[in-house]
Amino acid sequence: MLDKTYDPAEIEPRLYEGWESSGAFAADPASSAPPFTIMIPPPNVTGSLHMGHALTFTVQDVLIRWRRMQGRDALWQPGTDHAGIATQMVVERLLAEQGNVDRRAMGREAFIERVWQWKAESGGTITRQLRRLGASLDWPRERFTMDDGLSRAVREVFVTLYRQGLIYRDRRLVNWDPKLQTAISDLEVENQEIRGSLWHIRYPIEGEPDRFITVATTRPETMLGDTAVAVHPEDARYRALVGKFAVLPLVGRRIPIVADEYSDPEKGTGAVKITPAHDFNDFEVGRRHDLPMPTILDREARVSLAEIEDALAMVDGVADPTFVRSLDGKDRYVARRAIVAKLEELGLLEKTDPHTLQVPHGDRGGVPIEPRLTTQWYANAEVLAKPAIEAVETGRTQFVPKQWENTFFAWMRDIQPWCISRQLWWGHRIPAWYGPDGTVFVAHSEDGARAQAREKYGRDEPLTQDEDVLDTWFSSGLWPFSTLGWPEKTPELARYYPGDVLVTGFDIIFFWVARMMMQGIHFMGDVPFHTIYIHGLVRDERGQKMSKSKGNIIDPLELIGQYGADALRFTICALTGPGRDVKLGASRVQDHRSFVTKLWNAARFCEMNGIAPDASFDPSRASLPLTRWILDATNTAVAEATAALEAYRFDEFAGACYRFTWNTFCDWFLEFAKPALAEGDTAAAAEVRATASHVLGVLLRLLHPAIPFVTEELWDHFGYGAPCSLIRAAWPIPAPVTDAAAARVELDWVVRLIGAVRSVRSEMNVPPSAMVPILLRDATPETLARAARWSDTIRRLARASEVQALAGDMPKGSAQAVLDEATVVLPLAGAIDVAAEHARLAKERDKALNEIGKVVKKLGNADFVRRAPEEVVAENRDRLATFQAEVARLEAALRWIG
RNA sequence: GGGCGCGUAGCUCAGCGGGAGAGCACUGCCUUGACAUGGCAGGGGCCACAGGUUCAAUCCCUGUCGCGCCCACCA
Repeated sequence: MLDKTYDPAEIEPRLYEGWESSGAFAADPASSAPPFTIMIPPPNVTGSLHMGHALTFTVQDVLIRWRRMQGRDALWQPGTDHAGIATQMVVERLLAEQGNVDRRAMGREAFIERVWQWKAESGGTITRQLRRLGASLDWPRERFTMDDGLSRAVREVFVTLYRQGLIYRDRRLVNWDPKLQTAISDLEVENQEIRGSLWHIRYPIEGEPDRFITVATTRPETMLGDTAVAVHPEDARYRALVGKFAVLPLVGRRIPIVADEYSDPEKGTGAVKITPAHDFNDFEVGRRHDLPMPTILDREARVSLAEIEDALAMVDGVADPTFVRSLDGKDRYVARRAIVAKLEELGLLEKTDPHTLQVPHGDRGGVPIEPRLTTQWYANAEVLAKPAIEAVETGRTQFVPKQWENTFFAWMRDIQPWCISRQLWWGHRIPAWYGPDGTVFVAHSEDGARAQAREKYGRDEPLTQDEDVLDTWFSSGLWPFSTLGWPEKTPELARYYPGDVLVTGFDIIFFWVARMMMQGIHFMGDVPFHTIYIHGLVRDERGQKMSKSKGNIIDPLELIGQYGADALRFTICALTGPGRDVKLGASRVQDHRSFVTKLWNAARFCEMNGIAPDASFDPSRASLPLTRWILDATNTAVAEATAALEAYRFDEFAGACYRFTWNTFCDWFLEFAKPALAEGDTAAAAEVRATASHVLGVLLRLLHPAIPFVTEELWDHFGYGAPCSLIRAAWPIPAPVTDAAAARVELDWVVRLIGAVRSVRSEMNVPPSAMVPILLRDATPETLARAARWSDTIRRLARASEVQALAGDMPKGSAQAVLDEATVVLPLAGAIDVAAEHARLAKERDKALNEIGKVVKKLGNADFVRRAPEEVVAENRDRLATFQAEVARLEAALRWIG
């Protein structure tokens, strides 16, 4: 016997173990079934499961379980990402906490060794947690972006792109994170609004005492690196100054006043200081005017004078070399305060206005980034992006929902060179070696590089490998094929690439999706997946983004512990509509847990009534209206649920299953079935029993992708198949039902009759204990026959003493309800409140009259009758007739009651 | 500055050209042998606002307001 309550804590881990150990998650490259592939977005190896993971992995698991049940050879490829910066930070923090020396003191090799050790000890957290969620990943295929095979793929890609001229070195400004001391990509920069100041600084004009050009800046400290002042060529205020020189205060550098369209007369003073090595725009201006580009901040954003030494006191007057030298080694903000104070002292600070500005911050380190002039490795993203754009334009890869295409296009069409080198230790070391003269040798291995060097130099020369590692996204961009063994030609690669669906959040469309598209097409000659399903973000119950600082983080594992994984998964499905964020709190999960409970109890009821799987049952041979009706409704539910999954409508999938299970199967079918089930051994009882069993089996299969645990437990318990076999059971398909339409009409009438009677009773405050006769007035013989057929059921569910035609006069004190052609009369033996009954009937009548008014108006409109489609007009005529008949009967009822 | 999304019942949302829906919450009744994590019944909505298209608009178009997000180098 099933326990009275469902206990997920006991059942879930046991079933997961059963599935996993029996190989139920395994793809089969030798299979003849068509493959269905989802590549997991590899979570950071440092990660632990958060609600965002729970959402994305539930969606993926629903899809993979569904397709697996449909007979596809399903591969859900597992793995984790080495996550360069994040992991390095985690281990560095750990070293600090344990009082160890920092990584620089440790040395590169020892540090990396330590990270691997950390991974071995703690890197499995997320994969354990995925199991708790029920994720049916093909675990033996688990990969790591830094394992040998994937590292080989990375080198292969790097070398190939380099040889194709699509990877190159360049010296230009990058976003430099002074905390992490590495370059980061544009995407890793987050602008934060800061309330700062706009300082107006006077730059004296050379040789013209007491004449100044005033520049406005939000970053006065960078003036140390100024090498020009730019004004707009059309700006009349400054035209006379173009070609002259200003003297950079404090430093004493002689800097030209140049005309450049970049300068905006509307902004600031119209004259802008140009610091080519510390501002992206200024860099361009510097290039156009061939300006010096001295760097004045070091790797940690401290003032560094090395590159402006020669300019110090180039011109006398406002120079103060002593002061400037005192800034050497000072933090950028310390230097800022000192410089502002000094300028004020010198009378060169014209004014200071409050000013809000966007300050770029590194998304990992969290400190303001600095543009920094360095040599880095770049990938020519523009070339790689073109075929990826085309693939989406032509629909070879489609976004769901479609609107995300716009986001993708906007970024891809204006893509910038991708800086792929990082000044970190943890990651794929760039396979480039330098000779003594600085020549670069790019090769798969040091031996390869050495061979190249030998060829060039004619002898062995010492080579040093590039110190940098690759951007993490460089390797995760290869994920759809590197995990399948590329560059080897494996059976897996041939079979599972391209994959089917990528499921992810919009926040990594640029980071990851775009890169997989670019690299997948370039190296595999085909898109990595045909569909990109983009889901929303998980927010808290009030719609706030979850964050540590707000303290509104919800832990999915806690929810699983409390309500079970099924409850969480079903909640996620029900709330995941297209293009919507998911607002989720414990109470939502609690609500949906009751669905799991309901299913459990329905199954318990079935068990108590001897319902057991019957393989010989053939739905097409069902003979009773009741069984035909529920089988027909089951078909509808199957069709709805399947269509919803095909359309990635997880909310509709959950809704269709929910409504069918609760409102149709439990509320009506099982209630209708009770007498037959109690009956024992008649043929009818046997058919009802077999049908109930069949429908329950369909339900379990239908619900399995969303709530795999409870469904598998019930499946196994009833013996629909071998233990842990539901996961591989066939997805239901609609099966023909004889005379379904007639059964629908019949049962629909019964349902409506019971509903009408219940409604009247409730409104008339008839106690449930009172058994009231149901009398049908003006009913056709057909209706009366139907009433007789369902008499037992109606009496039980409407708490009636009898159901029959009204013979003779209507008893005094009757309540009435209109049902199709008949009027349902409930003789309440004077127990009814006449005024209340009158009011109730009048309300019903007014509702109908209101509808009549609307329809009459519509039909009275000649244009409507002429121009609307015929069936719409006909439908409205039908409705009019129906409402009119209803009003007539309600009027009669009202007359009778007085 | 550009772009996207959203404003429908108290809350969370579905519907998106012809009858305003669900879940939760709320109210009343019910411990009826699956389930009180339940059953039955009920109340509750100028579908943000203003124009337009249409025989017909919650739904399509335009604009306004409000909320959220993304992108952008602005001094």
